[in-house]
Amino acid sequence: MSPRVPETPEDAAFLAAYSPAAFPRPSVAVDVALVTVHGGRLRVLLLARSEAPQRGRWALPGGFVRLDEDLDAAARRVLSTKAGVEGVYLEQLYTFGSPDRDPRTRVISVTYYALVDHARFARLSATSAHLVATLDVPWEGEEGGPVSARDEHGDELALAFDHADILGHVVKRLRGKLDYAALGFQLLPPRFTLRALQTVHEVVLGRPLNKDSFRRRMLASGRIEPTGEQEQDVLHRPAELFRIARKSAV
Amino acid sequence: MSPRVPETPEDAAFLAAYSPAAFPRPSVAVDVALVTVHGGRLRVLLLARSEAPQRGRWALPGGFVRLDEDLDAAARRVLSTKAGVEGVYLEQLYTFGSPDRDPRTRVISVTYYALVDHARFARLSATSAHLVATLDVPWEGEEGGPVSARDEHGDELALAFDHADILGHVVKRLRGKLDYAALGFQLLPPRFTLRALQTVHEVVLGRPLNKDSFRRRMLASGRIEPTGEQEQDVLHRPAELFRIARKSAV
DNA sequence: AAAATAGTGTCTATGAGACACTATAGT
DNA sequence: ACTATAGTGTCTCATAGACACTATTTT
Repeated sequence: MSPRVPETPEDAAFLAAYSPAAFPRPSVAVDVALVTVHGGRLRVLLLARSEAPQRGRWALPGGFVRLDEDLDAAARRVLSTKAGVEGVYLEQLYTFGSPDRDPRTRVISVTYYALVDHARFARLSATSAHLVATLDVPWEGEEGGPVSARDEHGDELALAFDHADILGHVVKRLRGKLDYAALGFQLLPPRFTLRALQTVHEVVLGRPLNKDSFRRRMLASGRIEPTGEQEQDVLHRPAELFRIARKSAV
Repeated sequence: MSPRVPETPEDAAFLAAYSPAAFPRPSVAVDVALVTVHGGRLRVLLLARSEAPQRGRWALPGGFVRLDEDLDAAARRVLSTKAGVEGVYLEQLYTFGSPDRDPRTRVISVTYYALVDHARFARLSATSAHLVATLDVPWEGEEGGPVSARDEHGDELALAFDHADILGHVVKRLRGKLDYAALGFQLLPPRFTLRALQTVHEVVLGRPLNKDSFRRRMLASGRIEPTGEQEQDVLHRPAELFRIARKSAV
């Protein structure tokens, strides 16, 4: 990004006299959808709200942005403190600011999505305040719209605020970017088979893909490279393990 | 979007006791890039800052979001009051929130881009505080990065704050969405020739396109339809005029 | 040997690019 | 008639999908 523009003497004088309390201000929060793929379904981490408003409803991990904190940093702080994950793929999604989206006061939410291998969720599942919900997408392609979240019994969960809309945007963005960005691998462990990668793509896109064409596209993309190793403990011929290419080929 | 979630009695009690001044809050602004294509170049409306900080530098039209105002509404208000345009294509782009991006105080900017036919700029050009700058994109494809703005003599303009970054994001988004969204027409008058549409695409993408393939793709897309009319006052065979399709074909 | 999935070779359908040609306006 | 651009028909090439086949592991 651009360096901070140097202040002029006039700016310095202006700033000395400036009072930041002159205008009413909204609250600004970040909300993060921590997404993975497991068991042929899209999954997202939800937290039960322990305080009013909307106590008991399920919400994305979120928090208010601190005054001296970058937006991305706020999202990573939320991921670290509320979901216990660090160093994951993270991208800004959209900013939601309808005046009545939060009953407390005006809260503008800068939303993010983060992608992880399902194994990262394992340590969380013990807590009752956490839930790894299944996403149910009621539309095809990149049509968009709210999505619903279900628990392990298939019962629909009551989501807080506009979080069903936010999750709809997450799925739409994932479907749109999957084919021309390095997203799919982020949902898998460091070493993965082509079949596993194809399953991830199929779950995200919500439709089956052609095996031959998928293999060709992935190998030709230069985004992954073979490791020479093979998967272990499978009931059939083991597939070769791939990893993210160190340097993306041109 | 989702309807507002009904308040529970507990929520009502919580809200009666809630003090919105408990946490320090950043300022939230919208900045809008009003973009068109003219003379084979991308153009954007800039305003000279009349007040400190950074007085005299060129900035995107912007303003602070009011407490009861939706983000999109704030962007439309800025377009109306500072650029004199209404009813144009408008889309949220990205939210910039680096803590030091504005020297006054913490200002988080939700940025938008708007697309217009160049004729909409005609009435503005008289004012010295307005300037329709030419964008100079120093990268290819969707690589991204800041872009520079130049005046009619080709001299580079000093942009305020991080607006060179914002404009870079605008160009990147336009290039990414042009092929599978109804964007190109928004930069043209209501009736346009296929050649004019191709020129718009070429200017946005920064590279020449194949004429035959472009015609086929556009006609097959179902996004435009022929009017039966022809262009007037040209020195050669007149081309047919097209318009945006009333109902997008499946 | 049987079962199951990995991985390869080849044919076909589709769409983009290239190119040649015809059509129609103004001068 | 000449010039310039609009618009069409056809060939080629690249890529996705379909399908058949071979390969390699466990039981």
